[in-house]
Order: sequence, then C-alpha cells, then structure tokens
Amino acid sequence: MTEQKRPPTLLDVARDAGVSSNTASVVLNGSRSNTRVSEATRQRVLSAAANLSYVPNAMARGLAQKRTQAIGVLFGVAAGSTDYVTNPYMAGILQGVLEAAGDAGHSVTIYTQRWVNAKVSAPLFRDGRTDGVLVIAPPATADILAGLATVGIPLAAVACEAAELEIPSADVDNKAGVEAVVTHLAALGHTRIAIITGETDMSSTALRTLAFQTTLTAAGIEFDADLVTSCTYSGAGAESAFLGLWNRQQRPTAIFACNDAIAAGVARAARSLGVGIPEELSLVGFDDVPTAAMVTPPLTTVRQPLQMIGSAATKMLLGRIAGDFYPATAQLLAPELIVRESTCRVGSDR
Amino acid sequence: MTEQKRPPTLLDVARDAGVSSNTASVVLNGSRSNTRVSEATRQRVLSAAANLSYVPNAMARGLAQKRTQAIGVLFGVAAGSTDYVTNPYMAGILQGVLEAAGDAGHSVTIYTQRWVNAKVSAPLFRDGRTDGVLVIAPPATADILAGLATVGIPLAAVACEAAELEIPSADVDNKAGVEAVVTHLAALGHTRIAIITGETDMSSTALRTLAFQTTLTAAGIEFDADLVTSCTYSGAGAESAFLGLWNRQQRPTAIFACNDAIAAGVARAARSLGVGIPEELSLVGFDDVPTAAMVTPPLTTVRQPLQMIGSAATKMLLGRIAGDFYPATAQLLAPELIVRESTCRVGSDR
DNA sequence: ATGAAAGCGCTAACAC
DNA sequence: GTGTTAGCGCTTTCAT
Repeated sequence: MTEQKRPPTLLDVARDAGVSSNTASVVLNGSRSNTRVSEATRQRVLSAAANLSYVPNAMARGLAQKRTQAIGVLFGVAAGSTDYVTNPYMAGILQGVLEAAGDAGHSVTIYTQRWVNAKVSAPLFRDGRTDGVLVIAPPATADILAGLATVGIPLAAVACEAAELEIPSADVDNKAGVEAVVTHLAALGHTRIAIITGETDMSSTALRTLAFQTTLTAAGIEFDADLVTSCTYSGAGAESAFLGLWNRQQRPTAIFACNDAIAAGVARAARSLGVGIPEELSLVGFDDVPTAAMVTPPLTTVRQPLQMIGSAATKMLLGRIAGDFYPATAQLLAPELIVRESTCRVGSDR
Repeated sequence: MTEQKRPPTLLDVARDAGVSSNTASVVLNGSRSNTRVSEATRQRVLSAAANLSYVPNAMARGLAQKRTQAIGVLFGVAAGSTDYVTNPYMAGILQGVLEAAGDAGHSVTIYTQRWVNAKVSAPLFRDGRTDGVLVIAPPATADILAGLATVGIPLAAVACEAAELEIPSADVDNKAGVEAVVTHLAALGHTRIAIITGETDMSSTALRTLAFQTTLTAAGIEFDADLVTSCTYSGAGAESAFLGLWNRQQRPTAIFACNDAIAAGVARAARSLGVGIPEELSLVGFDDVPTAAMVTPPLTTVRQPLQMIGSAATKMLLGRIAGDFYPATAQLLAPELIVRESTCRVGSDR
C-alpha cells in the first residue's frame, strides 16, 4: 500500500526558508499587505514551498479563519426517496453549480444526510464544513429553508419561494413559460386546455397552475377546474391522469404537462388508446430534457436554462458568503418555448 | 440579515454539564471505551448537548483526528470541457456514490479544479479536505491515477484500469457486454458488423474494441478492420462515422455503437439517408440511457448498472479509508442486453 | 520587515 | 471515573 507520508506543513516551509511560520503564511497567501515582506525572503519562502509541493491544510485553515472555500448543496428529494441526481433537472442544476463554484475556487460538498425536520436537521449545518448552503427545489411543505435560516448560515435557493426569508434565489420564470405555452396553444385555436401538474407540494406546481389560470382567462378562454389534475414529476401516474382527463364529458383538445416526463407518459397512454398526437390532442411539456426531442412525436416544450439557474444561485450564495450586504433578490431566468411536432391547430389533420 | 450566531462549542457543553471538555468529548463520541464515564455524568453531558443543539465542528475534528468523514470525487472530463454531470452516465455513477457515501455517513465533495498534470494537480489532493478520492472515468492518457497514487491518499476508481497501481476499481463488465451484442447480432445472421467507438483515449474504447474483435473471431466471423471507426461519446461525429461506414464497398449490415448517444446519431443519419433501421441496418447501443427507449426505433442496447458501479467503487474507497489492508480488486458488474426494435434478422423485412 | 505567542474547537495521552 | 495538558496546522494580534 502506498505510504501515507505526512504532507509538508507550513512549518516545514518556514524552516526550509529560514523564516518564521508567520512570515511564510503571510507570503503564501498575500494577505496583510500592510506588513510587507522583503522581496528576498518572499522568494525564499516561495521556492521552499514549491520544492515541497506545499499545499495548505484545508482543515487547519478552515479552523483558523472560519472559512472553508466550499459550498454545500442540499437536494430537495421527495420523502422516502434517495434520488439525488438521476433526473436531468437536478443534473443540469448541479452542473451549473459546479461551474460557478469552480470558477470561484470553491469546491462543492453534497449533503447526503436526509432532512428530517428543522429542529433535528438544521443544526447539522452548523458543522463548519461549508461556508454556505444552496438548497435545490425543496418541497414547499418542508421546513428546510426556514429551518436553515434560523441557523444563521449563508443561504441561497433554487426553485422555491425564499424572498420572505430574505434568501436570494434563482429559478426559471415559470409565469413566462406557462404564458408561452398557453399563448401558443390559444393561437392554434385550442380552448379546452388541460393541465397535469407535478407534486402539489412543489412550489413550481402552485406557480404554474396559477399562471395557467391567469393566462387562460386573459386570453379570453374560460378556465375549467375539471381540466386540472396532477401526478408526480417522475411521470408516475401520468397515464391515469390522462385517462381521467380523457373520460371527461368534454375532452380537452390540448394538454399542458408540467414536465417532459409527464408528457412522455401522456404520449404513451394516448398512443395505447389510439389517440393521435397532435391531430386529436396537442401536447406540451416543460424542461426540454434530452428525451423530449426523441420521443414520438418530438415534444413541444419549454426549455429551462438549468445550468444558468444553477450558476446564478451559486453566485448569489457566494455573494452572501463574501459580504452580508448581498441582497435577497429572486432572479428569474427566461425560458424558451421549443415548438416541435406534438402541437398543431385544433381539429387539423396535422 | 440573519445573524451568524456563534455555534456552541464542546466547551459550552462541558460547562453546562459541569465537566471537563475531555469528558464531554468522550461521552459525545462514544470513544475510549476503556475510560468509562458514570451514567450520571453521561446523561448530564448528553442533555446539555441536546439543549444547545450541539454539533461538533467538522474542521476542528478533522484537524485533530485527521479524518473528515468526506470523500472526494474527481470526474474525468475531456480536456477543455467542464462537463461534469450533464450526461446520464456521470449522473448515474454519482447517484450511486451519493447513496453509498450517505449510508456510511460520509458527505461527498466534488473537486471542481481542472486536472493539469500529476506534478501540478496531484499535490492539491493533500489538502486534507477529504479522506480519499474516487476517480471517475479518467482519460486513459491522463496521469491522474498514477499522480494521485504518488500522493499516498486512499483511492478508488470507476471505469479505468487501476490494478497495476494497486487501486481498487469498479466497472461494467465490458467484455461480457460486447459479447452479448456480438452474439445477439451473429444469431440474427449478421456477418458484416461494424463498430463505432467513443474517444480512443478512453479505457472503455480499448476494452470494447478488443472484446469485439475477439468475440467476432470466436463466432467464426472474419474481423474487418475497415469496419472499425470512432467518434466521441457525446455523439458528435456519429453522422460522419456512419457515412464513412456506409460508403465502404461492402456495407455493414449491423453497427455496434459504443454508447447510446452515438447510436442515436447514427439512427438520425440513417433516417436522413432513407436507410431503414432495422430492415436495412441493425443498430445496437451501449448504456441504456433513458432516451434509448424513446428514440425511433427503440434501441437495442446494453444496460450498465450505473448506480451499482458507483456504489461499489465508493464502498471500496471507504474500505481503503477504514483500513490499509483493503485489496485492490477490480469489480466487474454484469451488464444486461436489452433487446428492443433496432435489431432484426439480416435481410429480413422485419 | 519579521518573530513570538495565542487561539480556532476538538481529540488523545497521561495523570490522578 | 474524571481532569490536565498537549497538540493538529494554520492565521492573527501584537511586539520588536
């Protein structure tokens, strides 16, 4: 087994350079510009450090300056699930987080412990492991954000309401996305438009449902509560949600599925019933995951700039960490309607 | 802004319990079974800690016992790329890593710094931030594994040859996967089978190419070097790779694409040329990513147990961390051939 | 311009 | 059984 040789310490560098550990420290991290070091000794320290391939110990440094140069990520996972990154949404967000954090010289620690409740779980984040925590899409019913806020560590969030907690956040502009969908469908002549949402305790569900209703009435289309149903973002239950809608006295001519997994489920169910998409039923998704372009027919959907959202939230968190004055804005990133082949003029042959 | 109140320290707990910090420490982490603590004081310490919601400082603990309860993950990304987790392969592996690490009470730190070379980059991993590093699918040409090995920190790897470096690793059984593909195709009567690999500097490419050739000859099919070509695992270049093969004097009747992204590219290119899949050309992928089932036609492919691979490698790393005696085995996990509709008997109408 | 010394919060020898 | 005393490796006043 390769020997675990003790890494060189600052003292080793100092000794080799013939200076005190303090001087070595000052040289090595450029701080304390007031107390300057002579060019000669500076060079001696630098070369000693280079010779030893000296790397400062993150733990010691963290202890001393209460800064770890790491941010924590907490994924909002459904209760009982341990699914962190297998869905493209989370993966895309994480990618953006990694990029922004990397650019800022921070590493990213993913918290794997399950969230229980604020009382139990929140204090765990005072362990000093990270300089702040980024919370990704927590269920709206969980007390994660509020709990973390009481702990007093720098926070930022993705895809959840956080303004009243004074927490900065980033998300896709759900309202704009839904508006684009409804406008597109209305322009195609659809007036009986159904919506299938994800979990009802997700903040995106509330936002999208509300925007759906608002835009509909703004477009002069009557809102029919009978055409609102839900399943889960995983796509489980999409079939029965579709069947429920399809068995209504007055069937919808278009369905807005709140993500692509749900839309894919609907497409599958429709096909097995011989319902033609888009001739008999227009279908729109949300997210524009890679599969959206691959399914039959290719899905009209709303693209979320996932990586940008992740990066934006990360930058906000880093801002909070850098200085307490960082504002608690909610940054909404523009979605893009991608029109493919799952939507067409109502009643058209195609 | 929420105040950053100073978290309670072990001393606070000790004071509240009326004991020394040492006693508090012993109680709180059950260690030092030789020096036992009276039940009375134990309870006093415990309740004091609970009252304060005491959480040990990870940095201080790490410094003192040189253990961080965190493992590091280093993604092998192509030079110049910053794509960590946007592809389903990496996401699946990471998911497995998170689960296994979480079960063991370790958090996962993703290293975002770019790998330069062993001399420059390897020492950075001596920063004491993690107890060990898991290297995921590094390019075979990079000196990552060898470099890290010289640093003397616990290591494990995914999807790369690591045995001669005495590093434990996990991967799909590439040979078995390729054998399943070739056997399937041969059983369908194919004798002109082409292969399109990913990047030539990936260890999987070498393994799959070799297994391809071996199995072919074992099946009594002549190996034709003209039917071997490559592009990138991202799928970029798949079209021209396909065109190259399709312009050969003797066209292949089947193509084995070394991952699903490549296969999807081939399918697209074939369709735009009016080449029918599977009637005119059988197509097999690798990985079984979610899109594989969605493309037209649904793809016959080899499923990799990504999460299991990630978990297995993580457990090995944890084994290394726990005790130096952990063996450097290469664990190969069984793939599964998923037969869908992109393959059929050669020359058949379907 | 440089060094001495204290301390970050915790664990681990070693007394008593 | 419990307290005392050193560190872990680094940063940071404060002297000099």
